[in-house]
Amino acid sequence: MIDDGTPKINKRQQLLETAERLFASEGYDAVTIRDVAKAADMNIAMITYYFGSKEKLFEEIIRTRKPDINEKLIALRDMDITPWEKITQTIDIYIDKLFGRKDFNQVVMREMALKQRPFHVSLVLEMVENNFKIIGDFIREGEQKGVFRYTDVELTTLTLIGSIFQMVNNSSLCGRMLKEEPEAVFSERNKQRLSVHLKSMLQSHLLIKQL
Amino acid sequence: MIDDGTPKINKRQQLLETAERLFASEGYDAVTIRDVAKAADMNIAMITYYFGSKEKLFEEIIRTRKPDINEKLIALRDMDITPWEKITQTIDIYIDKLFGRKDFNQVVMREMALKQRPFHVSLVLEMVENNFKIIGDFIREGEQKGVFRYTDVELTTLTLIGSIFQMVNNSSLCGRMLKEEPEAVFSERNKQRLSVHLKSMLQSHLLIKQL
DNA sequence: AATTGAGTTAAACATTTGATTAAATTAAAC
DNA sequence: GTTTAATTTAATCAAATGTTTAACTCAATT
Repeated sequence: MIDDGTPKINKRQQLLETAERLFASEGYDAVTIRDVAKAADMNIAMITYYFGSKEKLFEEIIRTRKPDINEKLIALRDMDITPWEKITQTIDIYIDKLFGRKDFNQVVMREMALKQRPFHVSLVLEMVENNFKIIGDFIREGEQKGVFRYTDVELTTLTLIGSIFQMVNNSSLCGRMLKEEPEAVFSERNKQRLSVHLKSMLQSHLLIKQL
Repeated sequence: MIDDGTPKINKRQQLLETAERLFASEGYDAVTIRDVAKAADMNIAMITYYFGSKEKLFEEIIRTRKPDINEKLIALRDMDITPWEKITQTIDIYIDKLFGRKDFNQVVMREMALKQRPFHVSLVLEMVENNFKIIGDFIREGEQKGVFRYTDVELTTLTLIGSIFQMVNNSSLCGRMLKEEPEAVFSERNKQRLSVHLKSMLQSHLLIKQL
């Protein structure tokens, strides 16, 4: 047996990772199972063998890679901290989760934008919608406690998440804007920079100045 | 000759519009030229006849539909108005152009996010990047004139445009957030609502209060 | 009336695609 | 060591896809 450095422990896992990466960079429809197999240095039939079909491979990627933002937000909701602290932590949770699984999120965001979505993508869409509702509740809590200005809650949420989505999803455009290599967009430095920016902006937008 | 209400003046134009709509809702790769031909009630060969290929049809959509945001921004740059007025007008220009050509922009945004882009998509990407630079200059002008706070210029631009992109690109998610039908997302009322929100948020973020 | 040429059609072509098969190889169990 | 099951391979299949072809229509021109 030839040991070429890449232990063959888990060909299934290799396929998942390769497919995720290719789907992210070229789009689900543009990637053939032959592309995936070739990039993973395996036979095409391995995909059918492990997953059944291309579609089920995609489904498996979503099932296993879906970030657990929802649980984090629910935990946050029940914590005894100020509404503003909930917002800042929400920002960090989103940045961390979306940057941490950037390939996956690029794939899902692209598929979410399509009209007729496969069932499993609809599930993610529902989760995202649910998360947005929770964030909206954070803002409303601040309004009711008299520490937040009254704003357009839904659109404030949209702006908050949309900025992060945009940076993850269109990294080549952002890379050019930030004068960095496309891959450097996802550096710790830029995660920090985005976090600081969003907190600063939402602070001016939401927080009522203490006189 | 049968006059069925749809004058056959311009089958070429019909193909362009049908293709744009289908590409927007299902994605370029997922749409076959048979789909386009069928939806436009024509023969497949008409696509080759008028455009040469599926790729060139796509190219033609971009060439003819590309919104002229760039010219508007350059005109704005040379106007004798305050930096804040430039920002508010920029917001309205973007909302108007992106909402006005939503199908087109959904297509282009999706293709822009891919790694290896066809040449004509790269051109759009460059135009977008150039527009972002101009908006950044508006903000810097405000900083230098002492009317804007010092902020993260690039990320402020990203947030501004990212919010609009997000609303156009993920209209089904936004529709559910705003409790409207997906198509109603693009109503005049919501354009207005987004405009008000962005101006309000950027005002708190950028403008130094007059004492 | 005959000719021309753009517009249009149905049929076919060569590839590509997702999926399958049956054999071969490897690993595990006994 | 033999048997058994899991993994991997090469070859093949039917359907789908972008493109081409050759014939046909029909209005405008001569």
